[in-house]
Amino acid sequence: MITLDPARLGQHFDPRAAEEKWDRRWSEWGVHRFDEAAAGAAFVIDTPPPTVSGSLHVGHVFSFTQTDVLARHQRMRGRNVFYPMGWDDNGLPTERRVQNYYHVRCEPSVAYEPGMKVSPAGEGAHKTPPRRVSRANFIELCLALTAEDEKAFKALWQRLGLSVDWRLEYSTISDHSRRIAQLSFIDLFRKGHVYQVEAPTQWDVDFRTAVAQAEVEDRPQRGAYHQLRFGVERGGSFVIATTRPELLAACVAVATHPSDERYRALVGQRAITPLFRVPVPIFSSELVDPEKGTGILMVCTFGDATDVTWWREQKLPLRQVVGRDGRLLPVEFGRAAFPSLEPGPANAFYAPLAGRTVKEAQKAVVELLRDPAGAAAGDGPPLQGEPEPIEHPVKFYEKGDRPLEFITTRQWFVRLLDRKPALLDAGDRIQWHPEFMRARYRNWTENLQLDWGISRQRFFGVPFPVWYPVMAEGETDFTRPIVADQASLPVDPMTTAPAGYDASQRERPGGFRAEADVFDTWFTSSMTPQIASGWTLDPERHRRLFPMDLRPQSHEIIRTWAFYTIVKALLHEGTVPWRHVAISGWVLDPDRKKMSKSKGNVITPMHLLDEYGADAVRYWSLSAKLGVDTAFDEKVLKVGRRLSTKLFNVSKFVLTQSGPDMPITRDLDLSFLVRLRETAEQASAALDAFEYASALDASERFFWNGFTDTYVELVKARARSESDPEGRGSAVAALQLGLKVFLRLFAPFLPYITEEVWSWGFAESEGARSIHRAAWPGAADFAGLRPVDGGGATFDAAVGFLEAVHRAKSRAGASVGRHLARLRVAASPGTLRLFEGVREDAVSAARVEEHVVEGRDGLEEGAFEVLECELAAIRPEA
RNA sequence: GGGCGGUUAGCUCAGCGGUAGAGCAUCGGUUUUACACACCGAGGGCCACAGGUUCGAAUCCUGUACCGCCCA
Repeated sequence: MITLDPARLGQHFDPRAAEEKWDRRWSEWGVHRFDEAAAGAAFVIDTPPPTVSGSLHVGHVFSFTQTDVLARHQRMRGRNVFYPMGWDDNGLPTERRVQNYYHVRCEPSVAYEPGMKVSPAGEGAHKTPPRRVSRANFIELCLALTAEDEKAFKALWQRLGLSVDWRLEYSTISDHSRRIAQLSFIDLFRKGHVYQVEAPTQWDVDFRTAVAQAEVEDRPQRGAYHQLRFGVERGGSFVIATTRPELLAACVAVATHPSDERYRALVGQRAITPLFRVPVPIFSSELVDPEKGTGILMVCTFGDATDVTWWREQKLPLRQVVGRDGRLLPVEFGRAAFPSLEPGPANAFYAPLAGRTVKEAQKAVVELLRDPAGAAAGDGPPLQGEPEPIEHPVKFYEKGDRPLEFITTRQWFVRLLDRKPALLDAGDRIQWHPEFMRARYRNWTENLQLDWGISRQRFFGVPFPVWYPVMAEGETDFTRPIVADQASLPVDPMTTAPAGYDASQRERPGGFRAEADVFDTWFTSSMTPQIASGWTLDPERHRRLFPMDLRPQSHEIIRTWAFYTIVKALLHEGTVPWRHVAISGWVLDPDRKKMSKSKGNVITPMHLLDEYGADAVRYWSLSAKLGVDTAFDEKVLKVGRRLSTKLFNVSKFVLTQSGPDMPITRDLDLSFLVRLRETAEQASAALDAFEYASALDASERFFWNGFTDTYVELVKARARSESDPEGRGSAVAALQLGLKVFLRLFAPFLPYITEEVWSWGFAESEGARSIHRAAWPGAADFAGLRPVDGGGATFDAAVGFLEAVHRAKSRAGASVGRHLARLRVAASPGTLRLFEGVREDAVSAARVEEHVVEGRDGLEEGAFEVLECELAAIRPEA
């Protein structure tokens, strides 16, 4: 039995001080450490590495806390928990942040400047052109800034009490991660899962890089249908509608629907384009929508994905007019790919377009099309009427600002389209929480249209471990890529020569040329399980940790992070990467809008931690179910703080009681413990199913309704009895057992307050210095207790009696503490029978002097009805 | 257009076949030596709508309407 001196305990709980103290001790004691040597069952978590791009918001706190509660619960269950933390620092978000923060641009042709100093750009700095820095200097800046951002994240995680094993920290740009990513590439290369091809690829003209299907999003944009009159070679004309007249020079064909009577006669003939007078074939295709525009359209290389399909199917020529920078390329009509019936005028029309951006070119070409001289059919201007404004979806890179273009470039791909059945099957072998999130994965996988383009023409990323031979004329031989030796990884082909060559042969005929591209960041982040497990580097450890138990993440990256990670595990080892995926919802602003920097409605977490304490912030995060988007509500933080305070206060009360060491023998105590045991079972079952919110709800509900407001009050008098040592001993023992169970039920949710209270006495008495390594409440806590007649219903009867008396006192306007001189109550005969065993405690807690109970059928079990009561006179204090 | 969620008290959300719940807010009461950062009590809901299944539906089925997300 623990008996504390009340004077030793503080008046209030100070979250700030407790957080600092326990963070330090947990770290000293290694409470959250994974035991690499232990043989027992591990619980392995594949933690999401947050993108360290400077901004922290409550959404981070929300989802990471939801993972932490599962980790803490498993640890208390005796599992050896593997809980690493990574930082996703490589990739475009970081590049963009560095560009803005320092106002620089990477320019690979600039020479490296050792020890370069760059200061953060001030307010007006962005009016001047950005400073050009070398690739190596740019990467140094990226590393320096992410290191700073990672510090801020780590501080937040520690403050929140995430039970991460910080020895397992990693970042996706580290040597280790680069090695794993390059190994992944080499393995896929050897197995024939990757290929490179020169093909039309979705291209962001600002970032000047290819992007994958998963990174593309539709945005509604204003555009206009332009109606252009085309000529027909053998005479006549027709009008096509297009939203992209600036691509007229790239027109390679005209298409119409096979069942469209209007244009049937044209199919098989050749059309003549206006301005440039290029003869192009007219064909029919089911893919044409006869309802759209004029029902006949021009096919360009390339206006959209359908153009790419037609280009392939119809074996059309390539006329690329949009360059990698989004400006129209110089083109000469009458030569090679750009035939024209009248090259002279065609080149004159094109001259003002070359070098213009797509947007500028559109304006310019529309003006040209108003000129009758450009007509292909010789009957007035090619532009028919005025452009008709419309709103239509346009594809953007999700992080980009201008529409994507299809540009023909050489890119590396991972073959996916022929693996759909296996990928769908993998998704079915994983348990999704909540279950309906599985549909997101299925939906995405089923609708996949393209293989995974993995090369990016960027700088701060993991390079391809690849070179190409340089042929006699200085041309690159892409057909014979030279792949790095595994032993040499990580390798930067830009600075290292491949095996069998020396550095002097770089860029020389007969020598080699480095692949300049880096991997899509997802190519690396899809390896987080393998990065953490040490895939190929430590096969034994990898076997222990992989596949992992749990992948927590949010729903908008199912198509990227979850999907690609499943792809990799399947292609590398023919397995799933984890058994469970837990999908957290979003935090919405109080108006249920998504938080975003651009809307300015982002809520940051630090001031909330300062004001309410980490336990309260965690409580808010943990009262939301997995997968459910939740509006931010500060009221919930207050509830969390209240729960912490209550725990502190009731613990003070329980642990300052004293009595003889006695077994728990009284019906009230035993029946309370029955209900508590049921609560613990409910919470355990819920946590096993990752339904932490339901566990918290069950524990909290009984803590409040069954413990602090009821059991504690019912047992108070006996716990201080001078005349009933057995009853007193039983009461104090049950109070302490109850508290000990509640503390552990709350420990994963509220790690600080529970640890604080645990340290007052249980740490010593239970032989577990940290509650977070103590055993989760279970059968052992309740072993050896005598079964009580009626079980929990006996406790309910005591509570029912107390409530009835409270109601009566409240109606009489009396305080709860007011004595009743006389009371007559009714309850069902069953309830009365159970009540006998707790009668004395209940009557004394209710402060009733004389009472009569009557049996009456028809009353609800456990309920009492007050028939008569008489308040006692208020006696002056003795 | 396809898929997936949601719609329950003024607000934020549980419940998902057996008499409508919590917290906050509102109103009234109370200092009972753990806690006034507390406690006691009260009011407040056709569970979006319309059909159906069932002895019984907030809960299952069908449809409709809004809101949101994912994908075309």
